[in-house]
Amino acid sequence: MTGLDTRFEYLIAKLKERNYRLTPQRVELIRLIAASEGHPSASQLYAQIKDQFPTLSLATVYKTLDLLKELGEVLEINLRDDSHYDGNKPYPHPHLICMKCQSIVDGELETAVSTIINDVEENYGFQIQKYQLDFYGVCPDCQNKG
Amino acid sequence: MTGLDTRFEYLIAKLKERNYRLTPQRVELIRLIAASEGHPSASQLYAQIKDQFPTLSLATVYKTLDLLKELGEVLEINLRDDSHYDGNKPYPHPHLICMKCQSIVDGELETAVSTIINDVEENYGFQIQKYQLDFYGVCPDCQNKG
DNA sequence: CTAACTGCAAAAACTTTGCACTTTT
DNA sequence: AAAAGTGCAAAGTTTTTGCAGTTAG
Repeated sequence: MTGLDTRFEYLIAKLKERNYRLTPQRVELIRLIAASEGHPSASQLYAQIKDQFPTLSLATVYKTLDLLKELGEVLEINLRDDSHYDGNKPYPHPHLICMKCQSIVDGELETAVSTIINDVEENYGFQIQKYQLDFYGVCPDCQNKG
Repeated sequence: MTGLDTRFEYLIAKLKERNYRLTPQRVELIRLIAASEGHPSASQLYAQIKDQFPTLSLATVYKTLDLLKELGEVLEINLRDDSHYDGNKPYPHPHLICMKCQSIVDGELETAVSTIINDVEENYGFQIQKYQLDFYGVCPDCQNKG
C-alpha cells in the first residue's frame, strides 16, 4: 500500500509535490476525471459536480483541465462541437465514437497504429509528435437495439 | 473533351443538374475549393476571394460549404480551432499537419488504414461509418529549415 | 416573375480572460 | 500574511440563423 495505487492518488500527489493547492473543487474534479471511463466534456464534468458544489463555475472546470493538460496528465480529444477529456490515458490513442448513443470507447490497436505511424514517417519523412484518430459509427449495443 | 474533365467542371455540372443557381460568388468559391490542395478553412477561403468580391460575406462561404457537404463533395476536417475543407477527396483519409508551417497534406495510407478499420470492426464489433485521422508533427521542409 | 441566393447583423455555443473576493498553506 | 484559486461577468472565436433586398433562370 503506497497511497499511489490509484490514478486519483497519483494525480493528487503530483499536484501536492508541485505546490498546487488542493481546494475541494479541484480535488473533486480530479476524482471525477480520474474515475471517468466515459471521456467527459467540460460541461459534462460541470453537470456531474454542480450538486456538490453549487457555486462552482465552468471557468474552474476549464482551468483545472488546463492545469492537468500542462502537467501532461489529461488528453484532450477535439471533436466537432466541443472537447472531451481522458484523464486515464493521457497519450494519443484511437477512440470509437457511437453516433447513436454518443459513447466514446478507447481502441486498443497499438500494433496497427505503430504500423501506420512508421508508414507516415518513412513514406513522407514526416516527424510525428502526436495524432488523433476517431472512428465514428455504431457500437455493438446500439446495433442490437436496432 | 467532355467538359467534365476537371473537378471544378464536375461540381458545376452537378449543381446545374440539381437546379442550384450558379451565382458568381458560388462559382468562384467552387473554383477555389476545387483547386485548393491546401485544405483551406472558411476564413482562408474568404480571404482569398474578398478582393474579387468585396461584398461577399463569411455567411455565404459557410452556406456554400454546407451545400457541398450535403452533396457529399466536400470533406470537413474538424481541428481544434476551426474546420478545414477538402473539395478534392470528399471521403475520410489521413492528414499530416505540420505544427510549424501549418500545412496540411494528405496521407496515402490505404492499406494500413484498411487494416486498422478491419481490426476495429472485428475486435470491437463496431460498425464504422467514417473516421478522422490527423498526424501532428514537423514536415520535411520545416525539418530542413531547422 | 419567382424561387433561390446574398449579405448584413444578431445570435448561438464553446472557451478564455480579468478581476475582486476567498481560501489554502 | 501571501500566494494561489474561485467564480462571476465580459469578451473572444467560430459557426449558424433570420430576414430584407437582390438576382439567376
